[in-house]
Amino acid sequence: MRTKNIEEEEEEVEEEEEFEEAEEEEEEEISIKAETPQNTPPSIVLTVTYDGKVGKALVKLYDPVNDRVYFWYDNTGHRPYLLTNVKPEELVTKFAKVILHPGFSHLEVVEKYDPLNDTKVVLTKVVAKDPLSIGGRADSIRELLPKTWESRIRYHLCYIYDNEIVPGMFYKIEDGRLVPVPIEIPSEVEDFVKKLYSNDPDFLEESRRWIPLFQAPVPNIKRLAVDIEVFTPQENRIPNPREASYEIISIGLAGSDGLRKVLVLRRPGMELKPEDLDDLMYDDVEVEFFDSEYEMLREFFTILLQYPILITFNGDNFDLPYIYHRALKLGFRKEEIPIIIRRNEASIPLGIHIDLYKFFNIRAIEVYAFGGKYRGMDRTLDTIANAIVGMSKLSRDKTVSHMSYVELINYNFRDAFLALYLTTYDNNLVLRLIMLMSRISKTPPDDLVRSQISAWIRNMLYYEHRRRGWLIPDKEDIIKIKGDVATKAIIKGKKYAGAIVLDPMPGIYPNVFVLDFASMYPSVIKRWNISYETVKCPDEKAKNNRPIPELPHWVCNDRRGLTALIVGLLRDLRAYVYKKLAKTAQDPALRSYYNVVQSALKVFINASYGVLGADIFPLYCPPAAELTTALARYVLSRTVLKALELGLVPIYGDTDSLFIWNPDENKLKELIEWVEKEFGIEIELDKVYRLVAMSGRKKNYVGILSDGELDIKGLVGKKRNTPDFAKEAFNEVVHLLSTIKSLDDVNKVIEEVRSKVREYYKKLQRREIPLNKLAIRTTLTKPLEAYTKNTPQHVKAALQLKNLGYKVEPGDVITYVKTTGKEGVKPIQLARIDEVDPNKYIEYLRTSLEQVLDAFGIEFESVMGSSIIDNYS
DNA sequence: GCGGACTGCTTACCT
DNA sequence: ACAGGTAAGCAGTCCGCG
Repeated sequence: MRTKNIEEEEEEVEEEEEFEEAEEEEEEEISIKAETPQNTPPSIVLTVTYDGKVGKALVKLYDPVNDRVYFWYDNTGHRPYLLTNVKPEELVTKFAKVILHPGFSHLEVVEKYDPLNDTKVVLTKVVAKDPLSIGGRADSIRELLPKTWESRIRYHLCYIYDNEIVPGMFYKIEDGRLVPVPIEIPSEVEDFVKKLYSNDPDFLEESRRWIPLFQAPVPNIKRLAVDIEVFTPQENRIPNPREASYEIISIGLAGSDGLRKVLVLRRPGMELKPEDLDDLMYDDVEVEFFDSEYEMLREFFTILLQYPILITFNGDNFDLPYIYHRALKLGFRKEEIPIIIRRNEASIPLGIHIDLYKFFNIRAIEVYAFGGKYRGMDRTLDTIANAIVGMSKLSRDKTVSHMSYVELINYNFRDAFLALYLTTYDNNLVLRLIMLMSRISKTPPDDLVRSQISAWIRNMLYYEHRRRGWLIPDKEDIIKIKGDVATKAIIKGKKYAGAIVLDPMPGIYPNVFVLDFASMYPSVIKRWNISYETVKCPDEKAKNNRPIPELPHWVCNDRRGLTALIVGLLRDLRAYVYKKLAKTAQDPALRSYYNVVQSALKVFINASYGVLGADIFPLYCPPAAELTTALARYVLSRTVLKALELGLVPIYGDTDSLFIWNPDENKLKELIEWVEKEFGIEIELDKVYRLVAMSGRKKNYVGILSDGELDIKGLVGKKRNTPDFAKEAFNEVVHLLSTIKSLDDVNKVIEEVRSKVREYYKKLQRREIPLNKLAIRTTLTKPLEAYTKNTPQHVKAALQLKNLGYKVEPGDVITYVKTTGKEGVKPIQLARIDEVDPNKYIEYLRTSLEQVLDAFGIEFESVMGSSIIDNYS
């Protein structure tokens, strides 16, 4: 009998192995091909892949002017390889298995710069005939050698790095060669950068390579959004796409070229009267009926082949595998189906497939590109479209199987349209964002939408290593050489100390100025030259160069840190060039484009520090991350001291912000200038609050901006899992308190608050508040059986649901109420209003209101007191 | 056997 | 599946107490 712990450990190991496997090259076998001309007009690189049949890297290009896809196959003889420190002669004698490997091609000797050890190294390059001979199989060459470098890089990415191909940029085929198309740089940009970096040739040179990526336009690439509806005999059962047992009853198609079409399967017993068509929601949608599903799919394949980009919502795991397997069942041969199915993704032979479900699930996209607009919601097309473009799916009261033709057509087309619209709204914002991020990260768009930010930044930096002839270090070597961290995190289980949060004084403060260190961590990284190779570098001389005495880490100043250079450059270009151009460019269309550029840059800048401290990141370097946060703490605390010295009154600060109460504006200016001079990083006035109510708790305040807008931070009344009634009470009280204009109002307003609270109290006691307003909504983050340490309330409720046959999975939001019963909770589906425990909800009322009342120095009890007496009198 | 003090787990938030 | 810091609620444990 095995113990739980061993099982858990084994599970973890299995997960890691899966992750590794996913990194391996999956060879694409392409049977439907585009033309391969010797010369083409400027075309955009859609993706780079490895064509297993041809045995070569393949670049897929799209020519937006002539609406054509071109294939360019490698003709430089580039092959997959790895690097090893085993000498060629030793390979022959001691590692003959490598030479005898069926995939072995030849050996080369290469010289590289090893940034970790700051030395030149001579290594053996083992070249293979195909990617799987390098790695990915149990007997790959990688497994035969004691030590290898760069052997885990997927071949198509390796090809991109070596040939300096930037996905999403313009290239043309010229006499069979793939050449970049020069991009014109506006003189205002050129001049500005020249001035900015007049004393910094490294940055100036690097900026020249990057600016074209941002100046090249993103064309409105033709694309087709697809959504299918499948007959389902049972309600609430999603058909299995591998089995594809049921008919595809319709296919919704929406193209950026104006195509609006639904293919519909005629089914027995279903009639369509001509007048029914009057109920079509969209009169310009073309409807085509088919007697055979086979013919319908054939028509679909014909249309699909006319588009370089396919857009779906969850097409990787549902629509495309379903269509594929259904087509096989109906008698199509593999080569006739223009869909390629892999383990976790689906692609198309001529172009690329973008699964928006995957894209919107990328954390960095959710947080930095969309400002958390759909945070904490479920990730359906309906919620995401609603949150981002304010459009919903059509509501339905029956399954698609029970819909009339017209209902089906309306429903199906809307879904396809929504998927397309998510890429076209706001001047193709999402398409532009994807393409720009592909350029920055050197990640093909189809990879980009399926990977997290750590993979993007990895690709970005690997590319820079190769371009410079640097050896890409082995992750274990970085950890071995850089050693341990020197600080302790406050939070148990974290690796090193992070940000500093100042203790706020409770109270009401009029006229509060909020200063903000603009992208604090990236600025610190640039200013102190932080990079995995510069922090704790091997150079003895550098050991005296410790940026802060409290930390033993030193930094090399002789050579420019790669991370410092790239992150610093991206930060500068965003702050000084593209944020400005987004406001000042003459042409509104250009302003909108520059705004996407600055958003794309923001995603990378904001995540650049985080990856340094993330152990899944291949250039993971804890001391570098630790030094970054330590310097940020140092900068903020020194700034507080200086503010006090100047007679300013800092009342709060968190990580990179400083709240100053009613400052003398000259002193404030002096502080800002001091910071820039002292640290060489910028601090700016972020906002001015007419009034701030500090509850006395950290990360917890209400501010009123000059336009009257409320900034509510961290308060319980705002949290997603707070019952609606408590949120309402909170909002009403905040609103009442915000009407206080002068001291004279205070008593009157407090009296209003008192009666408001009393009203809620009575309603709770009389059970007049409906169940849905009492419901607590908590996310289940793990499978039920993984809650081994204790059983939180939402898990108790989820268990009750499970016992009744409901399916409960991680990510589900459990909605429950607190009851007087034994368990103390009931899922809302099972609860009655008379079972709820009013006392528990009075506690909710208390906490959510206390946080705001504290700021006004009002005791919750003093507000409640009379109401309790009322109740019993 | 019960309640208060305490610790640890869990979730949602802030920067 | 980019980081650490904070608030809050609850589960579970320990300890004292005739």
